Amino acid sequence: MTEPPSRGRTMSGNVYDDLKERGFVAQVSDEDAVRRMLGAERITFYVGFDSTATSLHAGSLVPIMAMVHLRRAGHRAVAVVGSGTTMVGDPSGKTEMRQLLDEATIRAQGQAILIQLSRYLRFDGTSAIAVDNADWLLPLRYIPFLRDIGRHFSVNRMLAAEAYRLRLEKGLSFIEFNYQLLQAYDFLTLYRDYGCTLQMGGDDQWGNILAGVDLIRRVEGATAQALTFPLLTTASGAKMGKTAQGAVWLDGALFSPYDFYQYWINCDDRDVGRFLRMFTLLPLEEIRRLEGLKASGINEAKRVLAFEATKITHGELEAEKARQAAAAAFGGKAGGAGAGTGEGGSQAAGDLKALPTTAVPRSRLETGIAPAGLFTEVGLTPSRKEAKRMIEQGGLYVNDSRVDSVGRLITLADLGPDGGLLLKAGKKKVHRVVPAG
RNA sequence: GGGCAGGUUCCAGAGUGGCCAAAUGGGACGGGCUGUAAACCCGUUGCGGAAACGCUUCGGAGGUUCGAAUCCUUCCCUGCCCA
Repeated sequence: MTEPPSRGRTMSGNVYDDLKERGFVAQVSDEDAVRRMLGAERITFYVGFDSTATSLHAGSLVPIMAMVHLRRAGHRAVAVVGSGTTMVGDPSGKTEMRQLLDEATIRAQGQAILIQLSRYLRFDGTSAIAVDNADWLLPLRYIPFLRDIGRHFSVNRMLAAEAYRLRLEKGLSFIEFNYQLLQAYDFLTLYRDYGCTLQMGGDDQWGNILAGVDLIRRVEGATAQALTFPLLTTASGAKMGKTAQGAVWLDGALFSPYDFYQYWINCDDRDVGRFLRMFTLLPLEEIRRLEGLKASGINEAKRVLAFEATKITHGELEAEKARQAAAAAFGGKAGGAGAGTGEGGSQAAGDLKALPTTAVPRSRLETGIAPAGLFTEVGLTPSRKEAKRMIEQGGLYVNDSRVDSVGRLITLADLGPDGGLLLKAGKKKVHRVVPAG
């Protein structure tokens, strides 16, 4: 999304209050001070992102949206991609050491993440800056680093920290034990280079961030602040941004806009309000109205959530396509007959053509295709075996009629009035197949 | 470096020569009920096969045996205790 021009304050006055009202604040080092600086000055803040994959996932939208809010309030954002720290690996909140990746991979992933972040923040070098901590961490020399930075860290205190407790049970290698020093050094570096005085991050980063605040105080005699976001879990207890199939990637190539839209639609009722506050930019009054909806009306709130969230990450066009695809697939009464054109799209309109689609040679349909094979081929089922199992359990559908036999071949005769096949696995996974050639 | 305990299917965790594709629990998935929700009930949960049945799994590599996740050798990894 493109970022609106920076202006002074927000509608409600102080961005800090906005953040808090929207549920972004878990812990703050000095609430009054942070509130004051966010309300009065133009500050520089930073958030770090691990280079552990080529894409961020839905969980990262928490820091991203927080950054967007601060940017809109006129503050300067520094997005740090942590290729340097990723080479070390953060033990915080993890049961086991993550696998070490090689430098080239990590740096490439870091670059991909920066590109991704530029969809939410315009890195013009002034209002938003993008950096990679590998640039200053990799050239560090060990002994000087130990003497200048290491001496400020108390092993006693580190060991007492909650973040390490679990790992002291399970095992903690020295490399990971160093992570905190590096992150603290990042904060110090950004303070020196950009006057950065606030670091934000997930609540599991609290200890790391405070270590940075501490370091800045010790070596620069300056005051910096920490703010953490709550670690979101869904109402059912799962980690935010994960599905059974894997992460909800922000990269449309890894996780389609349609699936992204569906992810929000399928969220737990109890999460809708929270998610609207955090993952959309809708005014709070509107959110409160949506939250007030009851029973099936909640689906309207979910549609708004899904549309807005998808718009922010994938753009309005993709969001609209996803909306129409969903309407076509789940509209029910609205129309099995794939309806309209696709463009304009009035509110209720659905468009089957916007669904994820696979083309298969017409000749194969003439011969007939075994359902287990076709469903697996388009990715609705992980294996033929599983597809057969689902057929036995009545879980596969072609054009909304149940596939009743493993042996019933799918042929041209099954093509719907729109000229395609609507495959469903379970009630929610949908894929369209069209003949080609 | 020494001593001990371990590495099992998505996770936890049984199994200790054949009855093991591997107990049990969780998760996940499908069905029912619904609102594309939650809760609840039923079912499924390595791959291929319509089925019969076959194939590949129990840290890696070898070996013993008619037959191994289970025994032996060796290597890698982890935790605990000692240095």
